Amino acid sequence: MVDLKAQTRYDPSEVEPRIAARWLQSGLFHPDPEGTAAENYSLAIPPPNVTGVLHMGHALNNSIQDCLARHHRMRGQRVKWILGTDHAGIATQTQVERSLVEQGSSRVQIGRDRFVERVWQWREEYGGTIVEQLKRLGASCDYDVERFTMDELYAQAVLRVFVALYEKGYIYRDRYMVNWDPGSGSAISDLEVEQREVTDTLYSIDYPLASGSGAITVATVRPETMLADSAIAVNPQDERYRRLIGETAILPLVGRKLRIIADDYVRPEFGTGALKITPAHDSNDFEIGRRHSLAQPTAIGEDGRITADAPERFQGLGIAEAQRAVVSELDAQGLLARTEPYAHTVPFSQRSGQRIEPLISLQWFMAMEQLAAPAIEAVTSGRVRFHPANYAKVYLDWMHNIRPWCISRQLWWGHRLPVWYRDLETYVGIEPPRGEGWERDPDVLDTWFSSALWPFVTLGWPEQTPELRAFYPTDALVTGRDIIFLWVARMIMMGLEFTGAEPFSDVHITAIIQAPDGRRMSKSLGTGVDPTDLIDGGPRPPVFEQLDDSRAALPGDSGGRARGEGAGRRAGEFPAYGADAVRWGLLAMSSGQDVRFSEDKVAQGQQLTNKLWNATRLILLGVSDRARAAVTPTSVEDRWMLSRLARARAEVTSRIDGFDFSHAALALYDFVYGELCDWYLELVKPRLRAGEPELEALLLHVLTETVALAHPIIPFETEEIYAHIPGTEGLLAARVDAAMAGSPAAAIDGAAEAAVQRAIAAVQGLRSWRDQAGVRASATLPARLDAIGYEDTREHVARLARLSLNGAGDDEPVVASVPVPGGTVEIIEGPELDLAASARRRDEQRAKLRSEIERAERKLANEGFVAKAPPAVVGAERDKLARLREELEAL
RNA sequence: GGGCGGUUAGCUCAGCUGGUCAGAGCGCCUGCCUUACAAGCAGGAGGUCACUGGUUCGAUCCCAGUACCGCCCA
Repeated sequence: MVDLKAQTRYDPSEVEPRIAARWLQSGLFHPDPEGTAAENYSLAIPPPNVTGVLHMGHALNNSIQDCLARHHRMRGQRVKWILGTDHAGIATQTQVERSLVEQGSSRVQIGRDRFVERVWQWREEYGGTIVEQLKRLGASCDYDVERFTMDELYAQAVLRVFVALYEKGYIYRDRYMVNWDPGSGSAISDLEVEQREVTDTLYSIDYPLASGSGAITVATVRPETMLADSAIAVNPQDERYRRLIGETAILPLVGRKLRIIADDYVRPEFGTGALKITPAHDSNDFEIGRRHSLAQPTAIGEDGRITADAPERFQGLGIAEAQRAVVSELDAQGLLARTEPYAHTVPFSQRSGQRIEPLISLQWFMAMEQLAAPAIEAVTSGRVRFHPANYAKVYLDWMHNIRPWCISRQLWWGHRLPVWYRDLETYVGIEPPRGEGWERDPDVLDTWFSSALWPFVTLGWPEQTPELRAFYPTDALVTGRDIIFLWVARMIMMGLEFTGAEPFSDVHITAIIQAPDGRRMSKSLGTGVDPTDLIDGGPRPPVFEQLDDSRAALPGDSGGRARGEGAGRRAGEFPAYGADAVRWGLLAMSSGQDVRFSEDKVAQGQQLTNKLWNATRLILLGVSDRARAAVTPTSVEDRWMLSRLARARAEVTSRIDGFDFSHAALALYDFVYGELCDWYLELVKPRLRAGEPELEALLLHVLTETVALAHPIIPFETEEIYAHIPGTEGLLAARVDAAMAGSPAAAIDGAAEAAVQRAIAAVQGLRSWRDQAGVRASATLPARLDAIGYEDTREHVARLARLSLNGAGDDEPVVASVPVPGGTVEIIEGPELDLAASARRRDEQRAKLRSEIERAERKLANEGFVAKAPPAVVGAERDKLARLREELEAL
């Protein structure tokens, strides 16, 4: 254990590994599967990518989940935090492919079986990283049971779900427009596509009319797709083209006849008002094509090259080459009416970053509407609640407009479809089909398909395991808003379909931690911060050096002061803040829905841990070894402290229960700093030195309760402190505190709170006055306390404001009068007083009081106010006026 | 095009069922090495609460509009 006496600063690097080891050895995080899910508390971690590393989003998200887990554990609930990782199909496959290419090999070269082997090896090598990082963060997951979405049992469950949905008719195969990602060589779902604005060239092309009487001009940014045109569409209301509807045009370069059709989709103001329709290569055209039963000739294949459907001279060309060839031929034939730059949004793959190629492709889809209905009801009925609540609307909007989900991926890493083909037959089943000649579908399932089953498959479903009974449904799901559709919605649908229960009752959507530029942290832009670099110390990305103007500014011309850089901060390096500071900082900064990363908040967390450490030193080094008395408050400040502690506990508890973690963190800080350390410990110092047994017992009680309260937020340090407190045993993390759940009302002592609050205000007023009056900080001034309400706090005020209240008779001359609540303090003499400054301050205070009095008078003179405002408000205003007048009088 | 969120001190952010709510941390200024903590303590300066209207006895808070900023869905 740490030597409290020698260690004047809290050193997380020494404490955290030791404490983490104790927790892991204790078995505390691995609950027995007993009791019911209703009694127990469980969370399923959003499974991070198996080969990923911890980023800031994970750090925040897991700090929150751990706060919840520890909070509920300390309330006596059996807590299970389900741990595991996701196989992350595209991401992992891409990573492994890249390493193969670096070694001069490739996926295709080694073949599917060996490639999948390589991925498993890769997972062996790197899969443990993120779990180890979670331990560093203090996350109290059940490390004894780590799941993986490609585990054998998990894979069986996935197949079972696929087959069940197929047999229900929800899963089907279809030729449909999909988002083809040339980068990963696979179809991807709508949700993995993002729209980006780009500037393309808009080509206006003349399509000659079959009648020979002129041409119709269409506008397109993708002239190469004209090779697959099957119609021209105009708006039926468009006077310019009305007479042409039903006519025929000739497709240049190809010679095919195109019908001119009418469709409301066409916007007359766009381009020329006439649209070429290419059903196979544009999703809107695909819909129009279906409406008008158009043919779907293709021009671009899945390899990104011109297909055999196109004229021979174009076949095999890449898209860009094809575009150049088409444009130059059109130009040569005089059919290119004009070109102009055109800014518009086009789809890109979030996976590979490449531009999406819309293609008609034979894929597996899942119909979602029937699954969505009960999932919608789960939220509208309030059985599943979102925090913050407005995300329910986001969820519901998407669910109401839900579309079929393309679930097949042309990858090798993932759950292979349990589908076999033989000629025109299709077999779907968990077991391979009997008989000869069956060929298994090479595709795998979208990763999110298996993730959607996470909350129950990790507990053993479809078997009715004890774990499933004890921990399913889970309680809360904590994730980012970018995952609401990808995961949250699908988990609710799948959970309801296969278990009949919502997989969780509360969904907490966390803030997104941004870089200083207000955008998401990005590794490639160098704006990402590695949480472990904050914990252990590490490189600070340059963008965080100029975190704000204040830090960048030089520390003024007050030379010789080694401040300005921020204490302990070296340029280019994060100091080792420790996991507790990072956790506190992340929670504290995560108020809104977007928040810029603030190193200052982490530093504030560090301050808190250091403060708490030193408060511990003061108390533990000050108490004697004698037997403890009962916890009995013997003074007004004791009663005040117990009352404030009860309030703090109620506040922090209700904030955590309300998923308001930033306020929980701040409330903890305010209590430890603003009440325990700034005032209570200062107030009792003389008594501590005197060695009062009752005080010692009370201090130990307050310290114990404080670390218990703080533990869900800063678990490492509080666990360490707990071990030092005489009379405690076992782990703080395992401590069950009935008072945590209790009502604070009984412990509130209004009288003590008022008395101490008054004393604090008096001390602050006196200190302020002293400073203004130029009184030396160390000087003790003879004074007379001429005020009511200080019966129990007179000595405290005197000591903390450095006054000597004894020995001053009523007849001695007063050199200054300082207002305090309930009266004044008369300063008898002060050789070094700057009376002018003192008087100036008094004048300022008078002026301020007068203006406040005036405001209150004006308010009370307002008939509307007196007549319409609630009596309590009017009464309060009257009291305030009276008090202000008294204060002015005292001056 | 539809929707959501934001605009409060130099910086990052709280506060908003309307009435001591104008706050915190950092930064800045001043003074203190006061035997828990100088990564500290004490004191202080600093804000037309984006703008314009409206509702109200009373608006940072509610409503409408405007201007920027960010995100989501088409």
